[in-house]
Amino acid sequence: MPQRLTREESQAVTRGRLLEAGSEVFAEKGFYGASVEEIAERAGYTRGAFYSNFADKAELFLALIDQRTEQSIEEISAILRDASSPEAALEGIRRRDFSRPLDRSWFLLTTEFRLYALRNAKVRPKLVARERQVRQAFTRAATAQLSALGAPLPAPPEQLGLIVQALDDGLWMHRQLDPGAVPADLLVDVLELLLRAAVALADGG
Amino acid sequence: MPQRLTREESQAVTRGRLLEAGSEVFAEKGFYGASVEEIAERAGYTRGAFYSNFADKAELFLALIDQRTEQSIEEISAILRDASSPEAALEGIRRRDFSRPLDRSWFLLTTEFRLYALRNAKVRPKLVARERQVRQAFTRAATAQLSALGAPLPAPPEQLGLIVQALDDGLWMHRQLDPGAVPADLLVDVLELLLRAAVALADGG
DNA sequence: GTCTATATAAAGATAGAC
DNA sequence: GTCTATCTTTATATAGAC
Repeated sequence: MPQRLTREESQAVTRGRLLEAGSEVFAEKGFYGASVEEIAERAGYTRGAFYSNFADKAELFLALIDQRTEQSIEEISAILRDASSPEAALEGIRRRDFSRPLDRSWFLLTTEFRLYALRNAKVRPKLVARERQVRQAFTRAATAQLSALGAPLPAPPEQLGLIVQALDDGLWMHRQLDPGAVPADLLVDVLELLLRAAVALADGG
Repeated sequence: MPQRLTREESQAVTRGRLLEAGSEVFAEKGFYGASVEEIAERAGYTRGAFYSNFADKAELFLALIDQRTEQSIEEISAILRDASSPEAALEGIRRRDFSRPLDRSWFLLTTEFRLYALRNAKVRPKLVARERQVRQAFTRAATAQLSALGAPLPAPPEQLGLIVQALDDGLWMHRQLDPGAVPADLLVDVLELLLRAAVALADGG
């Protein structure tokens, strides 16, 4: 038997449901196309409940951005933290990529966030800060792998992270548009190839 | 002295201006955020003129997608046809996709198209066909470069093109979000590095 | 072919009941 | 804290004047 919820807990549930519904509707319709009413309805409430939890539509959208990016960073960090070897880290990324491409609405939502940020000067710095954190996570992963293999860095560290990030995002998008053209774990294959190449470069030069 | 326009020509001008204005407003506000009134106004007309040229907002958007995809497929084909060397082909593609003068709004519109296509089954094949053309161009350039260097292909040819395309798109996006983090010619640097790596791999393995 | 005027609908947001 | 009722604004789309 579940214990009776306090008012705070009850509101947290409402807030969570609204966030979940918001991520769905934003993914389907985009920021402008999504209406507060549809979000509230899908969460099982009315607009009144929505406005007692969020100042407006943009605030819920921003809350989703935070949630979503924190999650990404945490995933990458966890993979790095738990991996006992470079191979294990790559394997962790491979698993992550396998589970992710199925999530079409996740991609739509992410892309929608980015467009929104590009169009809103107040929001952009927040998203950029998050993207940089993700980039740093990739940078740490790349440099750790290279040094574990005893290979020198073939480029400035931040650029290595950026390259992995860009490749990850680009492959993700093309996989959404044309699934047959993009094997789910192509990113990991490329990363493995790059690592081998870095070693070969170091030996050769 | 320009000759007097026929009614058809005059309407074609109106239509052209509406399309141009539409591409701007869609880039700025997205599909849902763009209003028919703003598009018409920016073109120098009223909503009345809009509705005598297009059935509704979606029709203008679809016309824009048709226009742009046809145009860009033709451009890519021309680059492939005219390029005197693989290097020239790659350079042509890179210039075209990465260094547009109206980089920002072109990126926004492109992304808006992609989102729209992902949400609309009828439009998607058109865009996918265009993406495949670009990919093919990258593939040809990559394989030609590698064979010119006497290096074996480190992956299936289509995957090489896809990797370049994804990297290009990913860097393009991150450059929009965080210009200072992405040197303008990073893509070329990376491709050069990859080529050297492929040679090193061939020698080493 | 384009404009002005207007009908109709939908969305954002607030106030007050419970 | 959530719902119902309501105000206000904004958008789509049409009809008729010129």
